[in-house]
Amino acid sequence: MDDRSSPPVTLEEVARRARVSPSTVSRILNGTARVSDSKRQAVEQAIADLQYHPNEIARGLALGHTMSVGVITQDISSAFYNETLKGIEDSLAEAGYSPLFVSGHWNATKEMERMALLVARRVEGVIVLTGAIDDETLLSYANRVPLVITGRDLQGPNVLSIRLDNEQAAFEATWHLIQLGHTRIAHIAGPQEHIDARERLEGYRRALKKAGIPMDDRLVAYGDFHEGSGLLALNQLLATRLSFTALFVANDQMAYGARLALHNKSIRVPEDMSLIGFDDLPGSLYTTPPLTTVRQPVYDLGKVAGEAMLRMIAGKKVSMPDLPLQLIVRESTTRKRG
Amino acid sequence: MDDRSSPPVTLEEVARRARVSPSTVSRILNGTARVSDSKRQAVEQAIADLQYHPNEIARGLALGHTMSVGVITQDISSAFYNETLKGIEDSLAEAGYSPLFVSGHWNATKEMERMALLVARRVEGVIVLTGAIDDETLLSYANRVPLVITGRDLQGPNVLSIRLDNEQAAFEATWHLIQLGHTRIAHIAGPQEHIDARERLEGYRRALKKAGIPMDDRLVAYGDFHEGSGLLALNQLLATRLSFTALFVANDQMAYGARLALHNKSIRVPEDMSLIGFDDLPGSLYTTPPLTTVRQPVYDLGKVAGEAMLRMIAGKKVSMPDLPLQLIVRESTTRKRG
DNA sequence: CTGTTAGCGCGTTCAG
DNA sequence: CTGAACGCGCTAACAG
Repeated sequence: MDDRSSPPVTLEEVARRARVSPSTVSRILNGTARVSDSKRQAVEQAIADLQYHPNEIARGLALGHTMSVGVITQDISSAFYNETLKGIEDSLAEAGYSPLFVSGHWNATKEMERMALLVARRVEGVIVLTGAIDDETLLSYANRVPLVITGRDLQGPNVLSIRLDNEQAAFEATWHLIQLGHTRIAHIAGPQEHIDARERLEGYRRALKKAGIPMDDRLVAYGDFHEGSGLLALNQLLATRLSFTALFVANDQMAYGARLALHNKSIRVPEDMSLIGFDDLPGSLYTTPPLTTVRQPVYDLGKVAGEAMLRMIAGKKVSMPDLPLQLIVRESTTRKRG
Repeated sequence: MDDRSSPPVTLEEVARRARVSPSTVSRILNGTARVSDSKRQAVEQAIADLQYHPNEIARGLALGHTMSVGVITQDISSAFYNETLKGIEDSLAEAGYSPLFVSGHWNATKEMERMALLVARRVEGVIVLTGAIDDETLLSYANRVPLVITGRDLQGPNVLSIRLDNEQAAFEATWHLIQLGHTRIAHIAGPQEHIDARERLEGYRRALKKAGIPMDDRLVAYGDFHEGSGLLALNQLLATRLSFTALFVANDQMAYGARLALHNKSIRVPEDMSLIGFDDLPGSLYTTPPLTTVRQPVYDLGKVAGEAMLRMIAGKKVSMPDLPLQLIVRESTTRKRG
């Protein structure tokens, strides 16, 4: 008795058992044509007896499609994009499509390999979540498969870029602090090679300008979007000995780090320091205190990306959807004291 | 000029362009046999000209394999399993395999559908991350494909269960609190239909028993492993008006909720209350204060699951690996005060 | 060394 | 209605 799994049942075996031709089995499976009740019964019986499951791969080969779309994410374990992956999975599932997730690990070379793998597996489209590949290469891939890409503005045939208005949202976040009476507002910015990070810094600048608050570059520190860098950046800010009563951080993860640094220095949030993040990660509702932040429509982003991809595959027109960012005011921000 | 992507180049087209037979192209692609340099050059030139990428799907059909393994996760956006997914991806990638991730959404019916989809796509094995499907059904699937399953103890041919010793780790966590001098220790348990949750409660009980501390059922509240339920559970515990100075929570997410509830009641951590979680999610290093918790080897779990699957596919023997849980002492626990 | 033939599992003509 | 024959893209066995 062998432990290994038995070889899959084929359509032909079903046909033999039901004493009909393979075509008849196929027709019943796909409802392609009318079949007499007697044969149908025999076939259904055989399918049940044999526990037959059609081979979707072979089916796809014959039909010329794979019912799958590739998704390049930088890190499948990223807290930020997980909800997006779910949105993609959900929208694709409705049309019988499956996502093929691969991680680029923030590495252009690796990302190219992954892209090649996806193309080799004949995915019908590729969704790129903030890739590291350069625009030109990406554009050339668009000749082979339709592309939906987030986090950058890429124009071209067979390509749809989905962007969110980070600048405006950062403006609103900063403006919120200003309206609470804060005038000394620091910023922990993200890595500047990242367009989102640049735009958030820009929104911060615009809000200060509109309020007539002079921009002080010493109140801007830089991080890499991870918690540790937020902690470090806050310590740098504190080391300048400049006073500030509010802090806008370019993403929630760095805000967590900054919040811990404040805690270590016994600076209270929000009493001594108002803190605002960006992203609204699931955990931000349960930080102490709950974090005021900008909600990114991460799930919808995935949903929309998946739906757009489906339309592109079907050869339909697609247009850039409007995905609003939203300021979520919780308890880490408060009116300036004294 | 059409916007759509052009149809993929086939091996046959390459052969025609290089004026050789398809087999020769195939041989060059796979290094199956020696080919004269002249033909090789011609073929390589044709491949470059046409930008040919072999169709892995068709290749798999001919070869009888798909180079893919299915992974059933309950929620692809779960903070807990993401690192595991990464571990699976990494180990599989080394052998040229790709994971096909699907979400079961904690729903047995949906999970069965997903399993069927994976089988239809002819994955060569399935890794089930804490599934909702019943044991019997799972065992029957093992006849078709090798299974690696976590979070439950299932014996059978073609099946490997990977379990972690939750009971022992929970014992150690509780014991740590006892050694710090705490005697009134509450517990927020997870959903009891979940074997991990039951084992953690059991470990808590054993530690109390060993220390000669009488078990008080009123000091045990129950949650659903999510943040909100942790917050609620803590409020319930407080409502009993029983005093306790330490709290062991069955997972980090509920610990976050409990921590917020404590903050809302101005109960300080760790001065007034020692808090310990379970899982060591990435965020636990940056809570205020950083959370003492039990580290689950989530990445290694995925790595090990992937490697075991590869061995099963190759028909080799596999054995249950030893994956230790580890208590990580940070700042949310401290010695009991006067 | 290399071309021809057959076949992977299934869908789809095309005749009956 | 239904079966035979052919093709999807590629590899393998078989002759040269």
